[in-house]
Amino acid sequence: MSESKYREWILDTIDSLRSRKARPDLERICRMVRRRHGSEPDRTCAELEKLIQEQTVLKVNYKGSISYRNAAKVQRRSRKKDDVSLTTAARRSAVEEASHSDLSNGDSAFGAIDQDEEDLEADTSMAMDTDSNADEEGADESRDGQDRPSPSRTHEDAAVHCAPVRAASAPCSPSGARPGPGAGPGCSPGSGLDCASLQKAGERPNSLPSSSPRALAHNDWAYDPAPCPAERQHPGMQRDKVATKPAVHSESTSLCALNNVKKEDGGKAEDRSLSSDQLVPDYAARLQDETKSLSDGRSQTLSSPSDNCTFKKIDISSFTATEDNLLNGGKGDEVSVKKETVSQNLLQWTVADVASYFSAAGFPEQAVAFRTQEIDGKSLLLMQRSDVLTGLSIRLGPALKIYERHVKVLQRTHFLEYEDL
DNA sequence: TTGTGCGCACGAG
DNA sequence: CTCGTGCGCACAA
Repeated sequence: MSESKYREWILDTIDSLRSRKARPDLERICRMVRRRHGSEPDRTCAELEKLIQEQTVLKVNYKGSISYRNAAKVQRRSRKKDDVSLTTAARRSAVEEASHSDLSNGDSAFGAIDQDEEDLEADTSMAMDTDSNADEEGADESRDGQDRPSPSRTHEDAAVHCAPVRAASAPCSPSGARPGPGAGPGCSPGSGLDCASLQKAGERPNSLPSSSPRALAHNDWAYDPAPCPAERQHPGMQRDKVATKPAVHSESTSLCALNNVKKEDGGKAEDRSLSSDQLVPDYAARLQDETKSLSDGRSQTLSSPSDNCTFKKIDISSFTATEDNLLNGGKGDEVSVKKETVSQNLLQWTVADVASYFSAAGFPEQAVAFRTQEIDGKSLLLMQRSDVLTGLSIRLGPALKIYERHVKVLQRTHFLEYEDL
């Protein structure tokens, strides 16, 4: 309930700020929500993060600062969809492209990709964008920011995420300025978010040259992908994870590492793809990366021991599978491979998981509808064609795609699994 | 003080 | 050129 309410509030706020020609940054959003609805900034931030995960809200790095966009309204002229389309974008094309492109267009937003120049400015900010994690951290910031609204807070997002990093890899010189304000008090240690950042922080230094702005970007990337989603996904895990996270670290880290490595190695090729997609939801991004990198034994690799990790990985694998199908025109086989994981997880999927899934699959707007209708994994299994086409009040086109490519496939794989069992 | 309106410059396409 | 964005300023409550 509250979630949908917050979604509304936040989206309204973003729209309002935009119409007012004010930058929809964390600080302003939190403030306005508080003013209008009396919601605490912390909560607002938390909700905002969720929305970002769902891609209902897009976090963008624009002109060196972080902005938030109403994904449903972002429909700019698609930039280089073509390029993107090659990768994942293709499928999302219809609905998401807009959003993605937006982000990417956002200009610097995903600069991370473009790193070349943006890095300078972006380093901090960039990082923010890219990393969905940033969002989480952003939350941290937000908290801070909320507590003490400072003009520079905006940057802090970046800072937030950087904060830890900086500690380790100090260098964020360009951003350095920003960090100062945000860094100190900003991060409220102890919060779940922090954990994420901490992990990242720890990881980054090792894998990347901390000094270069790029490093930051990479790091960000690194993290977002694996850790965040998993964490977020877990029901109720968000802040409680603290304890859990540690365990996860190892694996998530590994995943991150993989991503990083590839990115670095793959270098430009991937960057490009990413760039176009940067906006893409974390998942999507990861998926791509993973798809590429793990193309061989995704599920296997993914399905590893640690609980959290397993969960996360599974999700990813399932996503990947879906994506593959879409991209390739649907290869039943691949799906079958992942069936197990999918089916198992499906029952455990929360409303947020479902929404995240569809967001990642290229249907951010429709994901909102799933969330609104409180469709969790079990509900998803019970959905019929008519439910998807008419019960969610979503447009027919996307609805058909969602049902045929996702709902149906998930149900089929799930039930097939059960038959086997 | 805080919220709002908007002219204007910027950058992308 | 158009369009999205948001800074910076003036104004209102």
